[in-house]
Amino acid sequence: MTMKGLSIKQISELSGVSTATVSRVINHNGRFSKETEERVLAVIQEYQYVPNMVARGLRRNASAIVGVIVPDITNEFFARIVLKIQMQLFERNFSAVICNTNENEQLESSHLQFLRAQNVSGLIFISGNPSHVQPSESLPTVFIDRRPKDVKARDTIIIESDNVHGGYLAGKALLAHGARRIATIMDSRMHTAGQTRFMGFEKAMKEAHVPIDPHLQLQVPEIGFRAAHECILKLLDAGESFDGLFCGTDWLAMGALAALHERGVHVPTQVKVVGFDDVSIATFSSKPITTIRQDAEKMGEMAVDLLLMRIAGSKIEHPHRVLEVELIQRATTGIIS
Amino acid sequence: MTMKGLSIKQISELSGVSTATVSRVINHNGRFSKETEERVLAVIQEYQYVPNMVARGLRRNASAIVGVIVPDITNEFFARIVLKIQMQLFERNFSAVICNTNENEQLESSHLQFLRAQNVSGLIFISGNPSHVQPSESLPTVFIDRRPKDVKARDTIIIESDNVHGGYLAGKALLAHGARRIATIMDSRMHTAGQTRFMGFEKAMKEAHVPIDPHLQLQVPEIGFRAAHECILKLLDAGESFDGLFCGTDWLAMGALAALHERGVHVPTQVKVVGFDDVSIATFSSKPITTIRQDAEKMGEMAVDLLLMRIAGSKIEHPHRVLEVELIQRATTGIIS
DNA sequence: GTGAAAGCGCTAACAG
DNA sequence: CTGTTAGCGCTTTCAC
Repeated sequence: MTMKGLSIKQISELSGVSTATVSRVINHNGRFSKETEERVLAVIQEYQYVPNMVARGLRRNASAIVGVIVPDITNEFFARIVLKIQMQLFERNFSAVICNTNENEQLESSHLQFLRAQNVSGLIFISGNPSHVQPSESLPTVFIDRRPKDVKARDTIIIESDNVHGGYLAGKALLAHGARRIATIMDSRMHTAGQTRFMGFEKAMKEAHVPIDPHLQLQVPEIGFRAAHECILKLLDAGESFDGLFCGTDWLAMGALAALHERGVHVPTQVKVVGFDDVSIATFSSKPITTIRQDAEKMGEMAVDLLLMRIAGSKIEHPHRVLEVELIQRATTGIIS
Repeated sequence: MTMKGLSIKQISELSGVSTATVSRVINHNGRFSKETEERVLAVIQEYQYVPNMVARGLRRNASAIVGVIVPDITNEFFARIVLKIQMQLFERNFSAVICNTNENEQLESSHLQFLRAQNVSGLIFISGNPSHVQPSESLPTVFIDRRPKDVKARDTIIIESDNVHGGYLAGKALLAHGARRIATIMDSRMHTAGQTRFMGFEKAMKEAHVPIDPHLQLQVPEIGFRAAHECILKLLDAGESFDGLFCGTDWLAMGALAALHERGVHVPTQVKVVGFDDVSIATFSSKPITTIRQDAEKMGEMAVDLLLMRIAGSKIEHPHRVLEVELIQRATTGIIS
């Protein structure tokens, strides 16, 4: 049933040249006269011929496919990165095979094996575990917001937001709005990202000589809203008091806001809240969330650029890129006091 | 640099048989003795051999890749469908190439051409325009929430939610909570989905002999929140009054809620609101949204099942599947009066 | 400038 | 049961 497209052979016959010449014309490679080129191109145009990428992939031993490993595409922040990656690759005549891992290592290695079998020419890892990826993998790879187990290779491509600075900005903002007893809540799955954000936060506190109460530094193992909601409820019910809260994620902030609301704690008068990511919920929440914006699109774009450079074998100047983050002030911190 | 994996040839030499036999063992195809099988399998195991899918694809003229066309993966509802599709395909040793179209027809056809070149063995279209897809495309295809231009072929696979019933349930719910002057707001990009939802709504109104005021039936051209927000603000400021609102999307509902809030209209006392999709925002909004739940996961699962059946050439009993929807009562409608 | 021919890794006749 | 062989559609020497 599946209508077979024409092959290079038919095109060659139709235009009265050899397949080799057609190939040369298609790939702008080698010599051919202006005339033949035009003739061949005309036939290609007329018959809407599209070269079979599978065959080309086999011959060149390199498909135009890139594997993208992402924990959960349902997460808007990841989806934004993936979307950009996909668009960017498409522009360069590549395609992306997106693989969700659900944070499951086993699933991840199945995916990896699968991608290898598909002969992908590169890999992009988004977030997740500090990655057991074999450095011997030897496939061009870029890591977004994630590090390979040992970054011994000095030319490993890593793209990440300036999480330290993000944490710092969040801390400063909270302080500027008068908060002095500040809680933090991090998703433990954020690994290094979470840790570095906290480091920045710490730095802000130190600079201002504001103590950090260990009881107020929370970790949640689960995704976003529900975990934070529960956790903050518990904290409140335990009688802990605080006037500031830095959340590692906007969804964590949403959960926290709900919990605070339920216990009658007003935001921002009683507690100031800062999130992270600047996902759409941060804008559209009934109480818009002050947050640290990460540039997901830039991350995706840069990932593709660098990966394609590596695939092409070009030298990459700064393989470790750190992207700027930005404080977005909204309702959960209120007006500067 | 890229470490080449072994080929079937090496495996055949290593296990002292011909490549043909190795191939047979791998594919459980044809005859071979128990012993040879074990020997070959052992070698494969030892060397972690993974067959090159590109070569297989070329030979069999069928890759294990399915193309997925989706308007915007950043939309949670679509992301959920895509996620399920991807997982489901992976289990069956297929992979998905996801293509975002941004509702752009030209981009869509580029994608299509690209996918053809990749020799995908099937296509899944999610939502979007009533589709100019060539029926002559002749590639196994399933449509989710979308129809090809002419559904003349009686065996076209279409999967959709029972949008009529969804609209009906929404209308009934609004009525049950005492609403009598009910506005609707649909995303014009939802095309048939939006229209059918409205039809169901109409039916509910007719049954209850409640008139529908044309002034209150709104269409917005843009995505979700912002458009609805603006639109409802305008409606309110024009002095139109209503006590119920059916939104074609949860994000539309969010925008509407924000607008109502800004104008001091209380939900649900003054206006009852019902959304559609049951996306996470509906649960986690500070005012949880009553909505019509669509089963995104089921849609994805079913899409893969049917597509793979079609690819395999099996007969498909009911190619037009309509999935049940469910009313989820939450805060925006309040208690039944 | 162009063609003939080999071969990428795999599968599917066809022999034996 | 197993090996030999041809060929999927394309690119790429190597001749001419």
